[in-house]
Amino acid sequence: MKSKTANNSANIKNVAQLAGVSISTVSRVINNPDSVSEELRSRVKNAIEKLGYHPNQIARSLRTGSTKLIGFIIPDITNPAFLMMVKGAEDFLKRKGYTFIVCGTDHSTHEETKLLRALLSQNVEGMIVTCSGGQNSDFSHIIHSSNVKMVFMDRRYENLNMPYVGVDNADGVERITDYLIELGHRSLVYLSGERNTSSAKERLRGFMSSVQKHGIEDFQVMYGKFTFESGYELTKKLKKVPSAVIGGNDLVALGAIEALLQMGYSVPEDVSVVGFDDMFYSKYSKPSLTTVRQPIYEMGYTTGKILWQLLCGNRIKRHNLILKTEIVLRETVKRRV
Amino acid sequence: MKSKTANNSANIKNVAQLAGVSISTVSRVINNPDSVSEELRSRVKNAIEKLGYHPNQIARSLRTGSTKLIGFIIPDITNPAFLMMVKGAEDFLKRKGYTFIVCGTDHSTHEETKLLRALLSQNVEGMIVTCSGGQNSDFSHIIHSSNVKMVFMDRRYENLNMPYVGVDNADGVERITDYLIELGHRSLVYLSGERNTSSAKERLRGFMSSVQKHGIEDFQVMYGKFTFESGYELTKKLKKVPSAVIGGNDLVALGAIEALLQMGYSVPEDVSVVGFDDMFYSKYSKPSLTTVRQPIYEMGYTTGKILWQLLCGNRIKRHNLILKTEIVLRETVKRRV
DNA sequence: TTGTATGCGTTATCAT
DNA sequence: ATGATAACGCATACAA
Repeated sequence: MKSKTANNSANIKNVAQLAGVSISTVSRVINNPDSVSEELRSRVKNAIEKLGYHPNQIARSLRTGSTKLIGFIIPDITNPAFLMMVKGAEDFLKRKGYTFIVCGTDHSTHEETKLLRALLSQNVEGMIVTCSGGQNSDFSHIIHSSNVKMVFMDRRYENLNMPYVGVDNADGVERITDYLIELGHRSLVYLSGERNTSSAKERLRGFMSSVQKHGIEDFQVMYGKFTFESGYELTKKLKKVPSAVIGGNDLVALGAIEALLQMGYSVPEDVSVVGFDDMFYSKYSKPSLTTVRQPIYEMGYTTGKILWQLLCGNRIKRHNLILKTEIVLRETVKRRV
Repeated sequence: MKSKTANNSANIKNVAQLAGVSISTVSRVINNPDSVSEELRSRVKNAIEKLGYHPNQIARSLRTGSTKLIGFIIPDITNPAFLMMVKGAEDFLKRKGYTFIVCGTDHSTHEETKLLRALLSQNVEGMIVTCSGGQNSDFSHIIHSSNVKMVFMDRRYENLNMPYVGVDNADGVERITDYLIELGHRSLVYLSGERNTSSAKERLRGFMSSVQKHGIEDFQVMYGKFTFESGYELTKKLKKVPSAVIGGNDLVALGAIEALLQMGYSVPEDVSVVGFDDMFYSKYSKPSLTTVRQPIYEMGYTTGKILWQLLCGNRIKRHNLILKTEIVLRETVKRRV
C-alpha cells in the first residue's frame, strides 16, 4: 500500500519514490519540464498519472507567496445581473490562472466587512467588489493594512480612492428622461432603489438634471429598493398617477407596471414606464420594456482587465472607467397627446 | 521598521518578538487562550492589535490539513436558480465556518473535469455539484482518488453512488400532465431541456408515464435546451399546434408562449402551456404561468446539511433525498372544450 | 541534468 | 505555563 498523507491524496514524495527520483525532479517536471531529461520526465509523468497526483495548492502558495486567488464581494449572489459581471471578470482572469471566491453580503455592510476579513485571511491577491451600501467605514482601514489589489465594480465607496469600473448611470437616466419629456410627458415619478448606493444616487442625479433642464415642476421621487416588490408597492402608494414612471431598474419598472395594471391603468396608453438595466426578461415582458441597457458583462470583463493590470504591478492610467449606456426603445412608452 | 513577510502582512514571529514571547505562546493565545497566563496573554493581544496581525490561513491549512473550504460546481453561474440552491447550502454551512468557491462550467463536462481538479488542488474539504451533462467518465476516477466529501444537487451522474439531493421531477411533470389531460387536453407536446441531464430524463419520464397511463396517442417530444430561446424555436418548428404544451422548465414554457403568440395563437384560449420551476418571474409574466414549483432554496439547504454530516464523519442514513414539488395553478391553462 | 537542503507560517509534540 | 523544535507539501538555491 502506497503511503498517503492525511488528506489521502498523493504528495510529491510519493511520486518521487514511485518514479525513483528526487522530489526536486518531480517539481521540475511540473513547473519546468524542459529542464528534465526525456527519460526521467516520462517516468515521473507515469508515476503522477498512476497516483492521480496533483500539486497541493496550499503548500505551493505557502512556498511561493502566491495564491492565485481572487475574491468577489457582491450584494446578492442570486441576482443574475451581478453574476453576469462576475462572469465577465472571470472570463478574463481565468485565462491567467486565477481561482475565484465569490461571496454575497445580502446587502449588509456589516457582512461585507466580515467577508473582507475572511477573504484577506484566505490570502486573495485581488478583490473585486460591488458595494452593498453607501459607505463602510471599516473598509479603508482593512484594505490599507493589507496589500491586496482591489477594484470597485458598478458601485463604489466614493470616499475611497480605488479604481472603479461602472456605467454612466446619470447620463443614461438623463437621456431616457429627456426622451419622455420630448414625447410630451410633463408629470413624472422616479422610483429609486436603495438610496445610499452610488448607482442609485447617480441615476437620481440624471433624473433631476433632466427635469430641471426642462423646467418640469410636476415630478416626484420615491425611495425603495431595487426590487419588483418595491416598484409595486411604491406605485400603489402614489396619490396621483403621473404621465410617466421611471424605475430605478427594470425590476422596479416591472413592479410598477404590475401595480398600474391592477389599479386599472393601461401601459403605455395611460402611463408610460421605463426601466434601467435591460435585464434578460425585459424584452419578453408584456408589454416589452423600454429601458436603458448597461453593458453588464463588458463591465465585468473590463474590471477583470483593470485588476489584472494591478496584479501585474502596473500603475493604471485611468482610475475610473465609465462605460456608456444605450437606450432601448420598446413598447412601454407612448407619446403624450 | 517592523519586519514584514513577502505579502506585507505581519506573521506570528513578528508578534512574538514584539510581545517578547515565543511563537508557541502567540499560537496559544489565538487557539487556546485559557492556557496562557493573564500577563502574557494581554501582551500578545496588544502586539496582535498593534501589528494588525491575522493568522495566515494558508499556513494554518497546510499544517492542520483543514482548509474549511467548500467547492461548488454548477452548470451556469448566471442562472439564478442554481444560485438560489448555492445560497441555501451556504446559509447552512457558513455557520459552521466554511468558505465557498463556486465555479460554473458553462454546461461543459470538459470544463467540469478541469474545475474538479482545480478544486481538489485547492484542498476543498467538501464539494457540491450540479452535473453539467449526462455523464462524465473522469469524475469517478478523480473523486475516488481523493477523499473529498461530495454530494450531488439537483442533477446527478446516475452511475455514481454518491449522496444526492433533488426533487421528484418525474412526479411533478406526471402530475401536471395528468392535470392537463383531466382538463380535456388530448394533444400534447413536451419540450425537453438538455436530454442527457438526469433532471431532463426524469421529467420526460413523468410525461411519458402520464401519457401512457391515460392512453394518449397524440403526443410529441422535442429536444432542445433549458432556455427561453429553445422553447421559442422548438415551438416555431411545430408542424401541428397541440392542445397543450409542457415546457421542460419555465424558461422553455415562456419561450413557447412567445412563439405561440407570434404564430397567432392565444394562450390559454387556443393552447395551454405549463412549465417547471416556478422561477421568480413566472407569476408576473402575462399571462401568469401555471407550473410545477420546486423548493430550490430548500434543496440547497438540505444539500448543505447532508454535506455537513459527511464532513463530520457521519455515515448518512438515506443516500437520496427527494423533495416534493407543488403544482401552482395560474393563468396559462384552460379547460379544453 | 539531478539531488540535497532550506524555509514559507503554522500547529502540535515534547521538554522544561 | 512556556519555549524549542519538528512537520505539513512544495519550490528553489546551491551543490554535485
